[in-house]
Amino acid sequence: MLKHGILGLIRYGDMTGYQIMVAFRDSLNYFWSAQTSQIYRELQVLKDKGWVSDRLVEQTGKPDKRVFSITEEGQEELVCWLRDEKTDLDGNNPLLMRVFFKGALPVGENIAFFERLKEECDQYQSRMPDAGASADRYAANMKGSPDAAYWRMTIRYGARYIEMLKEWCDECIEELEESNESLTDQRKS
Amino acid sequence: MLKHGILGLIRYGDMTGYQIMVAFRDSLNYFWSAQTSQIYRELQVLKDKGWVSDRLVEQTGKPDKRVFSITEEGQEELVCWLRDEKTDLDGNNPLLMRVFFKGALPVGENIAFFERLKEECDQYQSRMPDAGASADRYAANMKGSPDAAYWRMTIRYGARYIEMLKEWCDECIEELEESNESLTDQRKS
DNA sequence: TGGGTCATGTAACCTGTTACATGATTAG
DNA sequence: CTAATCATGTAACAGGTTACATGACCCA
Repeated sequence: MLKHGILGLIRYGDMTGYQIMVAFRDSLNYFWSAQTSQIYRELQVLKDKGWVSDRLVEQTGKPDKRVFSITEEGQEELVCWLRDEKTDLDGNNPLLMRVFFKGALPVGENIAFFERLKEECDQYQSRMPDAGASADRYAANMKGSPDAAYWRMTIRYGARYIEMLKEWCDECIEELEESNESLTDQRKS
Repeated sequence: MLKHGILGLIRYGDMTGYQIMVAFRDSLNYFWSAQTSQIYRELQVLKDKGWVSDRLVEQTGKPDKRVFSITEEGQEELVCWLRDEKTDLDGNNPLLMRVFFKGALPVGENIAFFERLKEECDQYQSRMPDAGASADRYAANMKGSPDAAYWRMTIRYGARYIEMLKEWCDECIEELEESNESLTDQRKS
């Protein structure tokens, strides 16, 4: 997966490992995290497969850099991957794994958990300016490519996802509070 | 993560590796997939850590089985994991990775992609009966534990997620169709 | 002189996937 | 008789994480 992400980035223009790391950190971070070490490893693999080529560029006042370019085969592979449809609808979800077993903790603690989660969503939303502006920033960063439409889509996915999460948290809190009250009622009677 | 899932399951009652595999396949599959081989490997690790104990049970007419029980330490570890809050809000998303780079394909193909995705959501929804009934089935399977409330939550998350995805697909299709039309208009003039 | 950015990696480890391997019982 | 279910695993690989290691330049 990361291989193809790197390929996709290099397709926008030649890049060093460092630049790729920065792109992941600053632009793709909300749907993919990648360690520098892994990027360099994958770049080596990509080169072995013939999907990218590299050349050394000397710089004055800065260390030399290794610039990677995408090859014909790399372009083909990228398109092939983009077309390969197995919708990725599944995938392991650590959040749900936790919630599934939350019955082992007292209800009050779980209410607090969902409230904390909701608050983190709020913070996320306030950090994320409005979606449109953000996409424009990407477009500027990345040479105003017509791909900006797709970048915006991923951002709006994120916005919708956070909204959904908050609604879900509310629902969960409500249900837990009801069960908490009925317990209290029982104790009273 | 899988370690704790297994621990959580064994907490409901002693289980064999096979039974754990069945539980993942039939009940947790929509948010976590686990291979049999991995389950057995993790069980060994869990035992080495002292979080579970095992004993051999002879059976007539069936192969012997190795039944696992959760230990005191295992219970503690489970609760510890449930309390450990780093909200899991991030996480790599292969679907978005693809969409982000879809600009490399013609617009028409991408419209078809989102339509296919939407259809898969529909199929998913029709396979999933209504959420409540499903949770009740789980509750029955798993000895009517009071944890059922949390299982229902994970199911409703799934339902909400699929709804969100469909709406997002619609939005994306709409945008792509507009850009397609404006291209056609340009060509006409 | 000390922290930030540019720039490159290695090694060990953990987690998950794929493929393979075995063997008994039971229902159609 | 043959496919499914019950039952257990091993080995190799792939992908991602953590920790470590180096070194120069630039700005305050």
